Amino acid sequence: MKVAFDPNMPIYIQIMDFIKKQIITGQLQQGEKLPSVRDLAAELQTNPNTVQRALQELEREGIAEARRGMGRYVTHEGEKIMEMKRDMSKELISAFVSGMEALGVSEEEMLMLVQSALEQRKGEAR
Amino acid sequence: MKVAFDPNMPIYIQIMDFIKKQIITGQLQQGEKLPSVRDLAAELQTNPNTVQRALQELEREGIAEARRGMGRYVTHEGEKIMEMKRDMSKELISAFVSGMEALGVSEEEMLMLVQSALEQRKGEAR
Amino acid sequence: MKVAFDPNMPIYIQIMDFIKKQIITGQLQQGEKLPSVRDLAAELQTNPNTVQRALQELEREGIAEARRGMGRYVTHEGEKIMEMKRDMSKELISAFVSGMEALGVSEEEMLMLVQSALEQRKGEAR
Amino acid sequence: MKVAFDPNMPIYIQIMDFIKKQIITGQLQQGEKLPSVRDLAAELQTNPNTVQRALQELEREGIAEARRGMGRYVTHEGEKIMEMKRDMSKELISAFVSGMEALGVSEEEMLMLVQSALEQRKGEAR
DNA sequence: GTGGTCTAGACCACC
DNA sequence: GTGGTCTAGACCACA
Repeated sequence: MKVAFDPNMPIYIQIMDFIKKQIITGQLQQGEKLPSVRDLAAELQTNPNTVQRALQELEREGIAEARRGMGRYVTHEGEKIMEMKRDMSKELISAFVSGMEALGVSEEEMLMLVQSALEQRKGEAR
Repeated sequence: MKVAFDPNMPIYIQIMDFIKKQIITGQLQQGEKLPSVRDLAAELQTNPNTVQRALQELEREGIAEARRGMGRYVTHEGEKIMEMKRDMSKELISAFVSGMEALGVSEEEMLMLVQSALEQRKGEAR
Repeated sequence: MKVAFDPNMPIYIQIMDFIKKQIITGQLQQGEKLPSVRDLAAELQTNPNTVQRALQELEREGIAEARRGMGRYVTHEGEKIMEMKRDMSKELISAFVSGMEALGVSEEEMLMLVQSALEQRKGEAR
Repeated sequence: MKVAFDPNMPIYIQIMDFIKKQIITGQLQQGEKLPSVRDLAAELQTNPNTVQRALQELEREGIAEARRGMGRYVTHEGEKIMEMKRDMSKELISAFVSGMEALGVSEEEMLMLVQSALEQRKGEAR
C-alpha cells in the first residue's frame, strides 16, 4: 500500500486517519491485530517514532489497545468505533454548514451544490 | 468586535478569514480602505507582526492592495472577490463530499444529514 | 479465580502480588505447595514465561522455594512471611504520608481522610 | 534546583510531578508563565524532547496551556488545579486503604500506623 | 525565541 | 519480536 503524505499536515495525524479509514472500510476488523510499529514504519517509509506516536494517540482515543510484548489491537468495543464514525461525520457536516453560512449561501443552494458535486463525481468515475 | 482565536490554527490564517468574511458579508466594500496594521492589531489584541502577515497573504491572493503611504485597500476587481467566494465554496464542498464518501455514507444520507443539521441550527438560533 | 490485570503494570508483578495476597489471607499456608507454572498460567490466562518470572522473583525474595523435580513451595520460615507483611505495610504508609505531605495536607486531615474513606468503603460493601 | 530522577519511572512522568508539585506549593501561580522547553531541559539536564512530552501531557490534563511562539502557561482555571489536587489525594488514599485491607489490617490499626509514622517523621525532622 | 514535528539510533521491559 | 522511553540533532511555523 502506497501512501503519499501531505506535507502541510503532521504525518502522525495522517497515519491516524489512514488507520481509521481502514477500520471504517472493514480492512481492519474489531479486535484485529494491528501491524507492529516497526512494520508499519517500513511500509509507510517513515520513522518508527512517528508511527508510535500515531498509535499512541489512537489509544488515547480508545480506538486501539496495546498489550505489552504482544502488539496492538483494534478495540473490541464496537461502540468506540461507531463513536469515531459519528464524530468524524459530525465534524465534516458542521464545518461545511457553518462555512457555507458564512459565505452567505442559502439552504437551498447548499443542497443543490452538494447534489451537483455528487453528479460530477459520478461522471468522473465512469 | 470580539474574536476568539482557535489555538489549533495559525492566527494569521484566522485573521485572513475574518477579513474575508467581512468582505463577503459586505461590511467591507470593494475598493474600501482596510484598517491599518496597528489598529487591527489593537482591535484583535494580537501581535502587529501577525496582522502584517495576514494582510500580506491577502495581497498575494489579490484580495488586498497596498498603496505606498496610503494604507491597504480591498481590491477593486469584483472578479477577484467572486473568485474568492467560488474557491472557498468549492473547497468546502469537496472536503465534505470526499470525507463522507470515505466514511461510506451514501448520497441520500449526505443530503439528509445536511438538511437535519440545518434544521437543528434554526432551532438553536431561536 | 478471576483476575483482571492492570495494563499499566508488569503482569509478573501483579502475579507476585496475587500470590502474596493468597499467603497473607491464609489461602496458601506456610510450606504449602504452589501450583505449577503451567497450571497457574492456564488459570490466569497468561504466558507461562510470565508466571515463571513471577515465581523466580518470589524465590529471590525468599518467599518461595523450589525443590528440583517436586515443584515450588511457600517458604517454611514464618519469619520471612512476617517480614514480607511488614515491608509491604511500611511501603504503603510511607508512600501515603510523604505523598500527602507534598500536597500540603496536615496530619489531622490525613487521619480524617483515611477515616472517611473507610466509612465509605463500609457503605459500599453493604 | 537539583532534581535526581528515579531510573525506575519514566522521566517525563517525573517532570510532570515536579511541575505539579511546584503548582501545589505555590511556586508556580495560576496563569503564570512556565519556563520554556529548552530552559527546563537545560535546568533538569534532560533532552528537550522529554520535557516537551511532559508538558504536552500536562496540557492534555488541562493543567498547562501552550500559546504558539509565546510559551506555556499554568492554566487560569483554578478549578482545574483543585481537581488535580483532589485526584492526587484520592489516589493516595485508595492505594493505601485497599493495600492495607489486602494485608488484613483492621481500621484501628491503619489509623494507629499512620499516627505513629507521623510522629516518627517529626522526630527525624528535629 | 517558542512550541511542534520528524529522523536516526539506541536501550529497556515484557512476553 | 513488541511496545515504551530517551537522546541528539534538525527543521518549520509562529509571534
